Amino acid sequence: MKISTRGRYAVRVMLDLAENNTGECIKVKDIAKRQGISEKYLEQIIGLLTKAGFLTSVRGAQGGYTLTRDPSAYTVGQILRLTEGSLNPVACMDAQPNQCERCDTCETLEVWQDLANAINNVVDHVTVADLLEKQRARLGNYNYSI
Amino acid sequence: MKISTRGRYAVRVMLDLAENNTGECIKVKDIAKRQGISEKYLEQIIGLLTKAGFLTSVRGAQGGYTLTRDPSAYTVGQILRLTEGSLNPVACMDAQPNQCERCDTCETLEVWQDLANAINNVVDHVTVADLLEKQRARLGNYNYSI
DNA sequence: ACATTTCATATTAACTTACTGGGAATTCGT
DNA sequence: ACGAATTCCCAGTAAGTTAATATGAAATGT
Repeated sequence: MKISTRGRYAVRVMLDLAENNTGECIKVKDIAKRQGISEKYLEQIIGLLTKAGFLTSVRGAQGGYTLTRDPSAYTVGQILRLTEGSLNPVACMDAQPNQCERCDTCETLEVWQDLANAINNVVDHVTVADLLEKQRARLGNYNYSI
Repeated sequence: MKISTRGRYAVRVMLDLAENNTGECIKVKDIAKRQGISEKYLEQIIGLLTKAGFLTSVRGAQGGYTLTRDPSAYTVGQILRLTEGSLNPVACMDAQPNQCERCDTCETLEVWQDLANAINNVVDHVTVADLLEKQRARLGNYNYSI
């Protein structure tokens, strides 16, 4: 019941790109440096995010990545499901309808469903923009000028 | 983010013992048969439950296991934490205080804390007695006589 | 004594995780 | 046209986990 580094790093990548967005491409090398994550491992994770359309890539020198959409358009749930796979706590819930031969009489399925709902309810209601906002609030970077 | 068979089987064992409680010892062999789980694997899981004091064992012929306490005294959370380890979605939350060097500025920690709370809130509020009750309700085994 | 049952430990095959490495393809600047 | 920078792609790998299986010792009722 742990989220792997792949999923955690993916969320941090998305937040890093949102935070450091200047309209220009951001290189893996820079993200890796800021986040303290190996470049090569990040490449793979960013590859997933790019393939899914979360990121837009530019190849070649001066290339890099940008968020495809606004930070508010990405939930933590979307990022985790992409990188971790389904967030259901038991595998039998992944197929629909449930193929488990015991599912009709399974006494514990309801607990797992409640658990899945609770998990989804958290991760699907936090966006990258929410994380960014909290980050900036803590850093006191808000611009309160009128 | 999956619960392993060890955790799921442990919950089923506890429910099986509650359901088939006659005051006498219940053998691994019988639980294994009812639940469709390998005896040898169950032995290990039951060993954990026994060592933790959840079950009381009687050795030798006609030996077996019984729940140490009333089914209402065991939550699913207790059973899962014993068999799965901590239910925290990220490892850095397992040590207190958090030892992660980034934890003071970690933008994502709050999400994981919310997630942990949501998970705990579900599993700590469902007891073996709750599962048993639902089981009996479905089977129509309630005794409504006055 | 014997059958039954728990208890303890070792082994194993398959899978997953968290990387590392090599190199091809693409693009910018000069 | 060339070289440096960068993404893209795929292969390999060491360590750990999962889900068992195997073997046999210890305890106990009959």
